[in-house]
Amino acid sequence: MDEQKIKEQSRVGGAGSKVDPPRETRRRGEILETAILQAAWDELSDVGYTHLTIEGVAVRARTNKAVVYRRWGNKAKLVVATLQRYLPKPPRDVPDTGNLRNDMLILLRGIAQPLQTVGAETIQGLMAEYLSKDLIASIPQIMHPGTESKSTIAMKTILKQAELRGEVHLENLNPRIISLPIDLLRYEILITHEPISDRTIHEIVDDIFLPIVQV
Amino acid sequence: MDEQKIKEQSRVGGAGSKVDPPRETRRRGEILETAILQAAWDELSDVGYTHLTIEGVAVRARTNKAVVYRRWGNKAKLVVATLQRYLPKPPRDVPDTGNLRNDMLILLRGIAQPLQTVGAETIQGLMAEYLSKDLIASIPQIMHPGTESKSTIAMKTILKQAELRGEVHLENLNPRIISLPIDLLRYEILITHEPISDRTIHEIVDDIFLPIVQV
DNA sequence: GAAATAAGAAACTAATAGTACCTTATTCAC
DNA sequence: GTGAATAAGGTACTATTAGTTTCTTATTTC
Repeated sequence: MDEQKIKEQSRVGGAGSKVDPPRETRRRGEILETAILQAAWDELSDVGYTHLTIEGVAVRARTNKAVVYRRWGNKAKLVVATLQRYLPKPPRDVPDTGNLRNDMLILLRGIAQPLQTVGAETIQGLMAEYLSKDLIASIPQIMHPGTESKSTIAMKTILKQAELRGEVHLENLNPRIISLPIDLLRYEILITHEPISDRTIHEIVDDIFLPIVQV
Repeated sequence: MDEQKIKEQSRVGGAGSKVDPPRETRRRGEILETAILQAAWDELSDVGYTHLTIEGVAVRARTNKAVVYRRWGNKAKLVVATLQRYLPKPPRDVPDTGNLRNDMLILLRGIAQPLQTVGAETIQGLMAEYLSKDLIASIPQIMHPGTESKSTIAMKTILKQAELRGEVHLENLNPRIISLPIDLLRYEILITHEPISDRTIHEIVDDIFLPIVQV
């Protein structure tokens, strides 16, 4: 695979398996940037965060390291930008089925999906490289607690709806309980390295969350 | 600091700030191994997991890379061995104060302490490098769920004691609830990068765990 | 005391990060 | 349209670190 990359690099035309079709014009600005991020996204799914290199991304985007470094100073920043652009967003609208349990299940499935798409390896890689949480916090889908994420707002909305129906009493719910289900999802992703099963989501809702909030 | 290290390396005698006093005899076996692990432990607390290098450890132990590599094939394995030897163990005996809440607080403080000593950076570094959980699972203090850890056993013991006193009913407690407090501690360490406050431990016990188990 | 073992020492390859420099295509201002 | 500014292409370079290899020599073992 290394040999192939080098071949691609030195060759002017000719379509490889992982690269764009031959080009004549010189890309720049937004177009080039998109090509690089696309290449990074592909590379991420091909080789994973650990084995992703700037050089590899550059070659795949049919450009060179210097161009990438001009935009993103290191791997972590490049990957964050890539995730910001390509990671699927959780569903925009908050579930409202008239039943807290259903709403919770739907919400958590929606939150779990992007987390799984990124995968534990990438999250851990980013966390290990970027202890200054700011950067990783800029990816809404895998955001840290502390700030008010869309997910947290959705949780609160669902709970308020449930309160109106008399399903729960909110006055004694502190922030830790609100974020508990999402925290457990994140923990599950980080630790198990396996897809979050629907069974896990059910357990979080039925065995942990509902018993707490339903007084 | 780099210059200093190189000086230490080339110098035959003379005590640096971070190295053993001058030696005459050639160490080997257990003694040398201990010296290397000690050096790795010191290096870990000095420069952190990310910036720890095999070379750095070797120099600090007044030996050389090859000797280290003969024993541990890479950084992760060396650090795991170091933690196995030097990381403080949680208290051996299970609290039994006659009160579930007290027991829980004591137990969780004991579990949190070694986790904090390792620190998020090291745990994340190990997790990022060692996706084959087996290795990290071999450090009891930061062990993953799935296997029956000493902490889990302690939790169960405490709960059984509480059941005998009539404080809780155990029949409807699944494993996820048992491991919940410890999972939350681990999550907290990984995410916040800050020492676990006693307030956090109180919240885990009072706002989350007790409401679930006390029917 | 000889043979086996493992440490000490240093040199070496390979991968990657990140930088520097120069050439050339493209854009933009006039 | 022309010329200056900008940014991409391309390449070579330094520095760091991982991990290996090889040889010498101290120490243990039998």
